[in-house]
Amino acid sequence: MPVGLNPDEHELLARIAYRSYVDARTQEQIAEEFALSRPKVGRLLERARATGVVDIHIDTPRGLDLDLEDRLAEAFGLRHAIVAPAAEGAAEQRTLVGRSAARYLERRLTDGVRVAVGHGRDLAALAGAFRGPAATGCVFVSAMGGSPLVDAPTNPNEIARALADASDGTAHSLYAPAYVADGQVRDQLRQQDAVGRVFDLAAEAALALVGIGGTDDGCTMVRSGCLSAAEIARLRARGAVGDVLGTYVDASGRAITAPHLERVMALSLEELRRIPAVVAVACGPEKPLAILGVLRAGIVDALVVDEPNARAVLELVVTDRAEGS
Amino acid sequence: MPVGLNPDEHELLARIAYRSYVDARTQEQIAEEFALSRPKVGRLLERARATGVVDIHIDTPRGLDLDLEDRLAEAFGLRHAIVAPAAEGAAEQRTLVGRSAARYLERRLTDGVRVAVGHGRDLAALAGAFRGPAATGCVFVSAMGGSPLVDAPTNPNEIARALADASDGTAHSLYAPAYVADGQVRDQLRQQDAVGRVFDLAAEAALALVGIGGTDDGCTMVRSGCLSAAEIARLRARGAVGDVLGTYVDASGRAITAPHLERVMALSLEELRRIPAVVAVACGPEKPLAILGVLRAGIVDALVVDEPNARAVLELVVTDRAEGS
DNA sequence: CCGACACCTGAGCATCCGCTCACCACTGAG
DNA sequence: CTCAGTGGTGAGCGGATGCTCAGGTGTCGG
Repeated sequence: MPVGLNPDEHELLARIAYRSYVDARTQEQIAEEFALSRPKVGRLLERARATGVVDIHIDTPRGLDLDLEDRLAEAFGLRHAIVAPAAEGAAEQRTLVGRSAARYLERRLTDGVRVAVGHGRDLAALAGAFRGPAATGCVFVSAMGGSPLVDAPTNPNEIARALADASDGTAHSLYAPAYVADGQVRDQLRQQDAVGRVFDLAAEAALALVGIGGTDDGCTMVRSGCLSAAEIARLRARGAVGDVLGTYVDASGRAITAPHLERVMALSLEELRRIPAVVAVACGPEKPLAILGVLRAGIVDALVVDEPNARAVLELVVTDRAEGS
Repeated sequence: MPVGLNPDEHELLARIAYRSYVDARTQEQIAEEFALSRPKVGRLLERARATGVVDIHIDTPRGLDLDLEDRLAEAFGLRHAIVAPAAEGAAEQRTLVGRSAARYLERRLTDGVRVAVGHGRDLAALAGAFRGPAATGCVFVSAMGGSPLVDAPTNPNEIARALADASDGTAHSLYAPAYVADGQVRDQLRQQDAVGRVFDLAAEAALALVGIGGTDDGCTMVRSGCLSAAEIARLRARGAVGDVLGTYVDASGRAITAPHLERVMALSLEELRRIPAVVAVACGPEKPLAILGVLRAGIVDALVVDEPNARAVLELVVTDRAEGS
């Protein structure tokens, strides 16, 4: 199997590797046995690994592609990238992503951490799969208003509540709609003590948990009635590819300011950027561009996605680069 | 593949193993990434190895069985056991054993080491495959007399000469026959300066190189005319299974003293025992019992054999033990 | 034949790793 | 409910490992 190695060398490498890996001898002992210097044994072992005489195989659970995760993390400077295995149906896919995200969040939480919580079906899936982590006393705060038009479990309040219940923590609900008529109403609302205080709590969270929304007509923002089909179309026309907490970005990660932005009742991109760690969750076939845009906005610290999206996003980066920036 | 492991645990082990083995991260870095303590990561890695999540495979050259070598070394308390791959014909087998022995000796020699040299076709094969080792100034001394009846290359003098030439060392020949008429002649010869000095040199060697002879009618001692067919038959009747430098042993490793012993012009078993390291080489289908006996004599430090002999000898130990000793 | 270059080698050192040992949470029996 | 037993956890330490660097050796071109 190993090429470019003469038989004697191959044999020596195999012998030394055997002592090291099978018999668990120290390099010093091996050096003694083969009448070599200790560093020499170290180099031979390194060489055995490099030439494939020693083959280390990791039995990865079915569907888990760690290399893909690394490339994703590398491409966007993420601290963590979690890729959930591909699944057949949309619902199954969301379940898998939710589960992966839940496991990740459980590992990541430490005692008393405050978490700002966004909305969407992907976060709802996370909450559904969330089991008690080792950490206790975590505080989950809505980072966005709610909407009565969609399934309750996808609203931030419900998600925060579910997370708090599962982890023996506390939840802070935001009693405000996600979208209001105009900027003036929003500002008034935010001045309300019950609303403003929750926003302040969210803005100072140590961790934010957000979904990544698309700009198709079936996206959460439209389904929840925050935006009309005409409004989302206008956003698309302005280059919007996706949103985080109601703030839309274009494919290069720049926020689209006009004119809906002031009506959103949620943490802004700038507030999000000040939160030390932002965990984004996304899945679904309509999301690649949205994920690309949000990742390029540079606010995301960790990403949980399904495998098709992961591949698609990396593909987009490559084609983008090929076209020149 | 790994059993008794729940999926989440499997995934975690795979992730950690990937970081450790593929990305070559330190346990500290991994601990940081997964929010675990450093020792915990170490234990998980150990667990990953134990459960087979991490599978380390060593690509051994075809025919090399390192486990067999270990069992052989273990069974007889050898410092080294080298097993050459099995081959079809007797000549091919001897070539392979000779090559393995040569490589081994090359590694083992250090500058200026004095080596006592025996006789036989196996050692001749070693000499034929011997290339210059790193060591220089080695001294090769015949530890046994010669015989004009067999191929010259199997005599100690020739072997010592070949080894010396190939390694830029010196050879000391023993100008005496391997077998003489009776003990009196032997003693007289050993008192000759030219003979006695070489014996003394050999007896104080740091390393001895010997073949293991059988007790069949075609063994080297008979072929070389040292013993007649009748004599070897008498030795067999006394329990002899093999010889080292003309000294025969039985299956439990005891030397057969009567009556040929005093006629041998070679280092005795006791002299051999005083040499710090004795390397024995053996091959051929008639040898298993001979090897067993010689190994049990407790003089051998390192053994080079063909694979069939290695297996046969281990088999003999097992059956012996089963029958009770 | 000689000099320059590259490669390999082994010493020394900072870091990393595995082991031991208290300590703690959980469990099951009294 | 209490308490001994058990399994797991992280601190601390000594040995093991990987890295850097100076020195030496082989090789190739001049």
